Amino acid sequence: MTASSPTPRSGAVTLHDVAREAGVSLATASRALNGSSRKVADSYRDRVQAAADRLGYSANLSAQATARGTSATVALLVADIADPYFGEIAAGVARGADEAGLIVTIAITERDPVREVALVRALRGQRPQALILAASRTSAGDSEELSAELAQLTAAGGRVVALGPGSSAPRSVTIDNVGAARALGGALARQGYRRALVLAADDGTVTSDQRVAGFTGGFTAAGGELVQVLRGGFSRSSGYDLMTQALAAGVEVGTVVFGVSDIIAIGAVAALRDAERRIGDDIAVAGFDDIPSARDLTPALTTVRVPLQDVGYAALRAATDDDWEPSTEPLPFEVLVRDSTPPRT
Amino acid sequence: MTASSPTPRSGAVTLHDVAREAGVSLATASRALNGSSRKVADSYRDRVQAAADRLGYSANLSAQATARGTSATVALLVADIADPYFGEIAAGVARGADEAGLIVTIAITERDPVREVALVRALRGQRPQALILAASRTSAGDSEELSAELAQLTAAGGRVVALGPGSSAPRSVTIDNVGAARALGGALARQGYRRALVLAADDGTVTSDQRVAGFTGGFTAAGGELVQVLRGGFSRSSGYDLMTQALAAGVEVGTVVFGVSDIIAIGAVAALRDAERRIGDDIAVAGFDDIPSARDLTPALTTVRVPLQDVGYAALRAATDDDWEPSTEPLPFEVLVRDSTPPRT
DNA sequence: ATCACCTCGGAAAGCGCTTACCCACATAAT
DNA sequence: ATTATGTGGGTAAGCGCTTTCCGAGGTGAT
Repeated sequence: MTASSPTPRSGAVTLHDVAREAGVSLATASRALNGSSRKVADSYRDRVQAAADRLGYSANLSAQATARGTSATVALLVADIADPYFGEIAAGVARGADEAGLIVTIAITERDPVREVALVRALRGQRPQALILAASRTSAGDSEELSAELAQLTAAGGRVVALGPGSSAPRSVTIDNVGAARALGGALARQGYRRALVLAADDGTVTSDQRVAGFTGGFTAAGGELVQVLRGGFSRSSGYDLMTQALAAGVEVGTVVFGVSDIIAIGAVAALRDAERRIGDDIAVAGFDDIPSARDLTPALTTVRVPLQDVGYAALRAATDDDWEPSTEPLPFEVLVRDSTPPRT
Repeated sequence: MTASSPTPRSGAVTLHDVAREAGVSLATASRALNGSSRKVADSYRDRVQAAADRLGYSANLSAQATARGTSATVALLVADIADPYFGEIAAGVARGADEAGLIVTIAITERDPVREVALVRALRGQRPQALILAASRTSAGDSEELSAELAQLTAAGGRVVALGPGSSAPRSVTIDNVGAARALGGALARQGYRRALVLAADDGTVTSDQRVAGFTGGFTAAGGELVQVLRGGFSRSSGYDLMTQALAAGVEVGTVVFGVSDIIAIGAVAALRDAERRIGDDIAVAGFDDIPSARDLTPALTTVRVPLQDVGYAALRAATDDDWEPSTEPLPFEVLVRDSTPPRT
């Protein structure tokens, strides 16, 4: 064994160090450690590997990326990572990335389109293999700037995959908001509800709009009537405020309140509770997404389960699989009628 | 205006392109665009900036990193990003990173020490400015391998900050688990509870152990008695199972169940509900963390609020501030006595 | 006029890697 | 024996940036 200090000098261990330690050239060390099409004789390979282990070498990814011109990285853009909706998606993306040996970098838009553009621009600097846009965007289509950034990203060899339809992204995995909401609407009408109040996000937010549209379709087709659509944001507080506001204006007993996302519905439940209205037989509430806490509410929240983690996973696959097909049938959803919308006789 | 196609050719726009477009040298372009100590005459600077805008230039961060030898990146290691506990922390980290102009890369350990080491090793390749370890680890101290990886990371100029004490990390931001749990224990005893059942995570999990210890101290000091400590994991299902198991063995009316985290407590609540025990006056339940859904439970969950986002933010600051001081007083906590633990007379 | 001194653009040497390309050597075919 | 054909290590030319160093030109002091 060569006598060389295994203790790293200040600074990281470089491939050069490993090569010297192993007594081979840089090229050989590179080929031995970081996959290459060229073969390296076993004796050499082992020697290099041993040297690397001894030194605790870990390839400098940045250098690798510059040299290779591509960067084992995917970027994920979400509105708010503390929101369970995005948390679940992120988990799915992370799992997929892990399997694919990719590193994921995350940025949060706070639902601000300006920030979004800035972030894409910043992330673009990473020359990521793919950019996954999960930040729910407005339907205004993508802004001029966003499109430009995305185009550049693509030009640099990155893929853009959008969660949800629309956008100029060639690849996208979509949650069947319309269909799922329609199914929910139908189910509720069949439970005997005739009047619905919808708590939505801002007009123009695709996800929200789709859910409103689907719900309306399903509910009215089955004989229900939409009383009103109130708009706010995708937050608990918005749900709370909107519901409070509605209560002030008067809400008939037997109405079902549909919160366009569970978080909103939960806010509504809180407002109802504070107003001392009983949830269920007095005023019913339903949500969308089936975030974990939905079932722990009392009464348990009726909602529609979307396999959020799978959505994230699918997005990653869409981003990395070379022969990806858009026609993959939409992810399955499941209407979960729970106690917050008891059958109405 | 020079006549040059603003349309990017295939491949990303490089600094070289910008320099040519602006008619200046590479050096000048670099100095003008990406902060440098050297000054560039306004006329030049503007010309370069204009060219960059025209071309949609975005610096290749990998190349910058190799050239500069340091990488505007922080790595975050969490156990599970879908868990609201980590979600909140991640949000805080992301906010801080954003302010500091850093990009955050995230990896999830799934609470597997082996994965953890592998991930640190992989992330190390990024030569991150800092690594934030939020994955709750066992008290066995860090494993041999982990320490080695962390040492390498440090040698490469990165900082390691650990959430929670222990570990060889020189910097750490700690949640006052012991103090907070003690306060909760005291508060519950003062509510009139005399018998407590604790639902914890595995023995050896620092966070869990600290909370158990603190709670025990506070509760017994105020006259309560610990009936039993059941161990499982940090999950809802574990809380559910443990509680079910305890019920099977018999739980006295008037006992308070302390779930070492809200998630566990929520699982316990579900189990109690399924067993048709009333929560509160029959069996009381308390948790820890104050995750958002805690207050939406019925009855609302007694817990102790830890400013998780701030913890994440603080971790990032600890990671980036050059003159960081460990003695910063621990983050404030707040005991929230809610309806799941009504006063007992 | 002369000179010391400062300012600021450009040339070129890296940063840590990858990857043509070259070539010594071994083996197989004639 | 001679020549075609691999095999596999090494040399060196990049990858897209930063930064040191040089030198041309400008300024103020003498």
